[in-house]
Amino acid sequence: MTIRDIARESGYGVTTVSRVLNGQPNVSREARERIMEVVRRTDFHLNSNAKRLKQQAGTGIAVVVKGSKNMLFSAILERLQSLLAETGYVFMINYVDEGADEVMEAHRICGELRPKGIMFLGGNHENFKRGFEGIGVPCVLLTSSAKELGFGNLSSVTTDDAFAAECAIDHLVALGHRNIGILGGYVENSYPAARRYVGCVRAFERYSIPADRSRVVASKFSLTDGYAAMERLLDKFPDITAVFAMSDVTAIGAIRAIRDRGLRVPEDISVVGFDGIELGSYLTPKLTTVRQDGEAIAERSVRLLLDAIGGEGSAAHEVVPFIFFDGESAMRLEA
Amino acid sequence: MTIRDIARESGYGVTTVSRVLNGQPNVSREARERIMEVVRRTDFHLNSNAKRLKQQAGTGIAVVVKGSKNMLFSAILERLQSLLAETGYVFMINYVDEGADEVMEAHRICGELRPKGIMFLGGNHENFKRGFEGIGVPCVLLTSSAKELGFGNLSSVTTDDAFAAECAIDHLVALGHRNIGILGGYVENSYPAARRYVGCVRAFERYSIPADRSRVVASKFSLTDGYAAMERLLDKFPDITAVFAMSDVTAIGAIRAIRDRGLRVPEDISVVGFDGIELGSYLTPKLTTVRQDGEAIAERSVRLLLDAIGGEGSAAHEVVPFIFFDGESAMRLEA
DNA sequence: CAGCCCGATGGAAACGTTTCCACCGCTGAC
DNA sequence: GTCAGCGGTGGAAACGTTTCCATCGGGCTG
Repeated sequence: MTIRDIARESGYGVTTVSRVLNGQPNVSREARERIMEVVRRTDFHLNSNAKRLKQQAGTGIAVVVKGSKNMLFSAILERLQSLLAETGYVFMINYVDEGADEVMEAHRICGELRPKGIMFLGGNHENFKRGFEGIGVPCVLLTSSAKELGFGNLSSVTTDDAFAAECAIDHLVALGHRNIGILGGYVENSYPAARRYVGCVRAFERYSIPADRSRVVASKFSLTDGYAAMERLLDKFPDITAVFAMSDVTAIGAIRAIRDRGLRVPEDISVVGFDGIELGSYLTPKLTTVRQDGEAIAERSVRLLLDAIGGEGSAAHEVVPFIFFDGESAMRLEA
Repeated sequence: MTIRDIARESGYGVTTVSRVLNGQPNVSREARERIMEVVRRTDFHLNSNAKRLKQQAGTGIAVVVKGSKNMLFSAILERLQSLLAETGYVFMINYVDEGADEVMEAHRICGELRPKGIMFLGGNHENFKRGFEGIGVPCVLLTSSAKELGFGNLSSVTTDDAFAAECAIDHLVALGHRNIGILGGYVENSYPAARRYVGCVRAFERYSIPADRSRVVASKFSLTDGYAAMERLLDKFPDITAVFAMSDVTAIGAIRAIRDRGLRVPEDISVVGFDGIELGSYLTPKLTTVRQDGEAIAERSVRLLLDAIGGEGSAAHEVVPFIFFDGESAMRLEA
């Protein structure tokens, strides 16, 4: 079954059939109806390989995901998929290992799959700094800021991480805490983590709390790493009364570690997370956190990428709002 | 840059270049080397669209996911992606809405993307029963049993749900509970839920506990639905002392609902979940659950699908082992 | 009425592979 | 000495679209 069969069957030429099937103008109503009738009757579908070959491009958008355990990422991915499906793109997810170079991987994907655009969800600072040379397709970064990277031709969408982190610290200080540990991402390698740390420092300065870098323990955004990082933090600083974890899963891991030492949350140690995953409010105590708007991040990044693919608009960095969620995992410090 | 350019540049014909690039035999070592040199120098890649067009098939595997909130699904998907990437397939995820018909969707995907095979993760009983007629590509079901569906040409991989559920009930009864509620999936529409219910009934019979169908409350596998279902269950049966939730997220939602009524877990009500997500052991109390082996499910289903694509082996149904995880969310009933 | 534009249509040339078939030396068997 | 067989090679025809260009009426405008 090819477009030629449909043409013969319907008594029109292939050109007209192609136009009908692609919803293009300059086709009479009669032609449209007669052709569609045949198409339906034979359950015909355009061969997308031929289509893509001719059009010199995949109809796909590749998404390169690094660090997928994150529940925020699941929400973003799901929204991305439905948005792209609506616009007719094929959505291809590629998870890369924590150790791998996601930009190299993107190059490989480009050669092989010829996507029309690439989205990066998560990823590493250093890898981004190298690598975008000659990638040839529009890219958008979903958690790193292209502006900071200094690439003019890259778009990006992030939460206002610094401000959001500042709010988290504000909250803890307002509750009387001054002895605050931080469970970070790899601040050296990860833009979101770096930005969040900037916000922490900004808050500390306002309250004249010394920003002690050794109170930041690096941790991947996972349950196990959150647990391990919290243990290290407690070993080094048994006197802390509060912790800011740079992701909710880290926070959940940390809470387990705190409890496994016989301490209570929030009575002995207050915890604030980051991300605002749905699960947070099902925990006991409900997780105090800063909610990132995954849906908005997905929506804006799709718009940016589609614009870039269409050649409209230049590279842009967009910042989506966040919401502070006041749960029960942080409480006023007893006098 | 096309294969013809490489041919001209290297002094060989396109046929030979094609053979080299596809690792086929009957090429002299000299030709191979000279051609590869040119390929590397020009950073040439075969155009996969042309390749697919000619070969009449996509190199892709489509995965149709229904009910993605599930953390078990994330683990399975990630493993699937890495396994398929290793074997050179393109991995395409399609999330479908809870209300949609996933088999119809699969038909659409087939027409459009021409995948070499399709995997169904989650999905609905009724939709499966209709629909597989004429789909034309090998399919494997990751949570439903093809045997029960009665399709000879369909493969599937599941946990031994009935036995696993039986273990969960056994555990509760062993702790002294006889007044047990069940937070199910839609037992009428979902094979896993139906099988798990079968296991429950089997256990009840062994202990001469009447299997009261009204003690099963239907619920999607999500936090919010688990919460709502638990509320309904408590409204109807304030006297229950234990609950078996057919997924961990349901269980987590249920625990929240129990606590919001001022009751305690496990002192007032014991809870057993199902799935064994990593998160479970980070909760307080640690979730008692039955762990499904997502990695094994992914691995076996990939093998089944690849065999089917390769024409080897006939349709099969595989059952992977499970592990009962004894947490703290279920306790002995006080006399 | 001439000239034009416009909507509707079709023919045929691409797009970049794979693959069928043919060709060419050469070796070894008869 | 002929001929089959084989490793190495290339030409050219597909694969099923899209799209450029041409054609053809017919309704305007002037």
